[in-house]
Amino acid sequence: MEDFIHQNRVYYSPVEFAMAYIGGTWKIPVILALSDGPLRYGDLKNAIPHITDKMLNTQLRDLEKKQMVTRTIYREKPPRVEYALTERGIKALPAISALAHLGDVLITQESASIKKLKRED
Amino acid sequence: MEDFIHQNRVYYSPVEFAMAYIGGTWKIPVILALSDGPLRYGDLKNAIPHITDKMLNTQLRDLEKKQMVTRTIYREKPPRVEYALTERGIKALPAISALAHLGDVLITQESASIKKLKRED
DNA sequence: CGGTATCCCAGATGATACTG
DNA sequence: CAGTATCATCTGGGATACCG
Repeated sequence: MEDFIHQNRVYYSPVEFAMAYIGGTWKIPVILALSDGPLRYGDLKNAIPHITDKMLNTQLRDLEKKQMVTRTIYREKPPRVEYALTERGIKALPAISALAHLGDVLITQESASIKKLKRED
Repeated sequence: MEDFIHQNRVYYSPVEFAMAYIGGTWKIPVILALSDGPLRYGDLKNAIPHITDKMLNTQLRDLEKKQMVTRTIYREKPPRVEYALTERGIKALPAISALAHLGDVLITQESASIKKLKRED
């Protein structure tokens, strides 16, 4: 495996490169929330528990730059802003599913030491 | 999706839980290096470019605690320490492959703005 | 050979408040 | 409704040195 540089950052492997696109606490929840179709900012925020405006904005801008998500403004009254997955974003879904499956397996194996929480919405 | 707690940490999704097992810069390179069979510390270090002793140690201890990797001491002359994937570690390989595939796709798409590096070993 | 122990920083994330 | 701005904090990982 060769090292490579993209936008001033060094990567050591394809996995590391993939993680730049879907890594971090919030990118995957955002992508999953959009996997059933476009959503408005407010709906997105409601769909993702715990996320703050700052993190939602940061991640949406970042996902736009990475061409995983599009932002479309509809000039209505009141105006509407919709976010949707790009084809590239859709291509990330299988990897995310594989991670979710692994997570489920691990959760099952560790179930004895996991405590479930009621969410306070 | 319900929140849950494991070893004093809150998780919001199975994906996040999976990332606790294979996330970070070095866990995946370590797991991949062991995917063809057990290796000694020194071989592992040679197999993973750029990794420092500190990070290799930290990650190996962590992977042991998470039961992804076993550490076996052979009392020979000189003594030998071997690391190997557990069954749980092997179960992580498909998710890692999916990420590697996604990374390859993204690298191809971005190839115009990627500069390959010769590695200075 | 196969590790440990400190110290430290940058960047990711959180809290809180404000805006057109 | 759809964001921005500011400040505080937390943590992964690097540098460096030492140990049985």
